[in-house]
Amino acid sequence: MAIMPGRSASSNPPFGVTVDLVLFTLVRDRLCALAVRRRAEPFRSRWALPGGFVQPQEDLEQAARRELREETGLDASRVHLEQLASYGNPHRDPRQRVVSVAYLALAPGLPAPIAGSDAADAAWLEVNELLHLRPGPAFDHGQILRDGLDRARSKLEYTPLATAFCPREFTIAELRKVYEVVWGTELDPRNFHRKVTGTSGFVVDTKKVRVERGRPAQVYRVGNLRLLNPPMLRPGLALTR
Amino acid sequence: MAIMPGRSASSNPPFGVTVDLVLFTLVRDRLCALAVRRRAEPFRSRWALPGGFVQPQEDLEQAARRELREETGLDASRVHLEQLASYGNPHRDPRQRVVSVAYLALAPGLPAPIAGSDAADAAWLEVNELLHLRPGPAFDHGQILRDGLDRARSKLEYTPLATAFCPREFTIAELRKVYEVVWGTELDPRNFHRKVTGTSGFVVDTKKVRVERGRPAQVYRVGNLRLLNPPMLRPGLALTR
DNA sequence: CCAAAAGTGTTCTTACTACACCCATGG
DNA sequence: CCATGGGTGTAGTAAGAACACTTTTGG
Repeated sequence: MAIMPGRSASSNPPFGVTVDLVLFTLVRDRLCALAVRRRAEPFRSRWALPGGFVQPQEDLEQAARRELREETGLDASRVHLEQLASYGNPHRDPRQRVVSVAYLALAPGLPAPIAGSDAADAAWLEVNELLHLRPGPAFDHGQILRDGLDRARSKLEYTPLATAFCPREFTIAELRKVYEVVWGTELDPRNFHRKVTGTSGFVVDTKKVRVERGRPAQVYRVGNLRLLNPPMLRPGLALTR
Repeated sequence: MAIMPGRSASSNPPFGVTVDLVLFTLVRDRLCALAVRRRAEPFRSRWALPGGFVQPQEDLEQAARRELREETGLDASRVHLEQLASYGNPHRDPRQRVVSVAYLALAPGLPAPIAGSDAADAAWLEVNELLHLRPGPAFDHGQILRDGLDRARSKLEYTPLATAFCPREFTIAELRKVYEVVWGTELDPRNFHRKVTGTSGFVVDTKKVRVERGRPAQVYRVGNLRLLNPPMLRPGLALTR
């Protein structure tokens, strides 16, 4: 940050700074995002991403975790949280100049829907519905949601992030379902199984089995691997050649 | 952004918002970043990234482009610019609460070093030197620089971003040098050549040749491909298996 | 001629795809 | 017994690694 001589930092225009959350989870095999219905103008009664102002002594990530707690009552420790991007169009909020730092959060399917929210009308909405709503989401939240979706989709390729959608113990088929739902593709169960179990550190066998229909499935926990190399390949992505 | 009833947006604490630039270029086959020497407290006489406050009517990217022009006099059109991340630790600037939105910028090797800077003492410093300076860069600019380096390194893998370091026309060997310098590795010239020319849309042949030492080299321009698939593989990255 | 850099051919190996096949349970 | 999903084997293929070899210039 270059400070120009004779121009003090405090002479510069004040901005509001907020955090917004793109919080994804799987509800009955659908990719859903947490949305809150606005009770005030502007964009009254439209859906928006949960979020709020950063407090004076708060780090950005702290603010995101606080909003997460406030809006969901979730134990934040089981939630993956990473910074997504910042949005600062001068007219994105018609009231005042606001820069929003968006965070991407991923949580396992919740048993209860939502608790303790201070924005009463909150719901898990299917991402595709939320993106195609007319009228669309408040502010630039449609764009933020799209960016979050893109980020999540691509990080499934080269990190074990899909496990963030799973409970602490899961089967390979559950993990595969995450990939299929987030990517919107079908994957070969046999090759997927081989790829996941053959990538050492991706998942670790708990020695337990789970019986539902058909042959009982091995139960796994997430391993300590941080980067998938070689990555999971997303089918039908003919962006090149 | 959830607006809480009875709590107006304007009652929230004002933040300063800045943009900081991680501007990379190659100078004599070294990866260098633009740094400015601070003339004021805090961190007086320490190196910092170029940047400054976002103006009231400015978009974040506009602000980054303006800073780029002001600090380098560069024609911004030949410069790749993308948002990197935001930094908002409450104590990162001891004077006031400042959130900085960092941008990653990549430019071809400049003929002249720098022009028109309003922060007089600016220089291209080798990235590794800048990262290992004692005392280190001002504010959290060491971290921002590292994050920019990581981003640049990984984007070389799956995008044609390396061409942003090259002049409009370049040879395959020049492009390879970019990869080698940014990644800090050596690449097999023969396999690299095959990979680049065999990925349709990565580069396009200008039908010109350039003679230096040895056999004349074909001259290329950047193609219209946006994503490298399959990606360039960075050697020696045994993070897995 | 030689040095140097550009570019091609070929072999080996890795890892993905597709799909046949077997396994272990409930009904 | 069958249906259902879990899991293994294997052949074919795409693409990277390594490196021998050829090409085209300057000195």
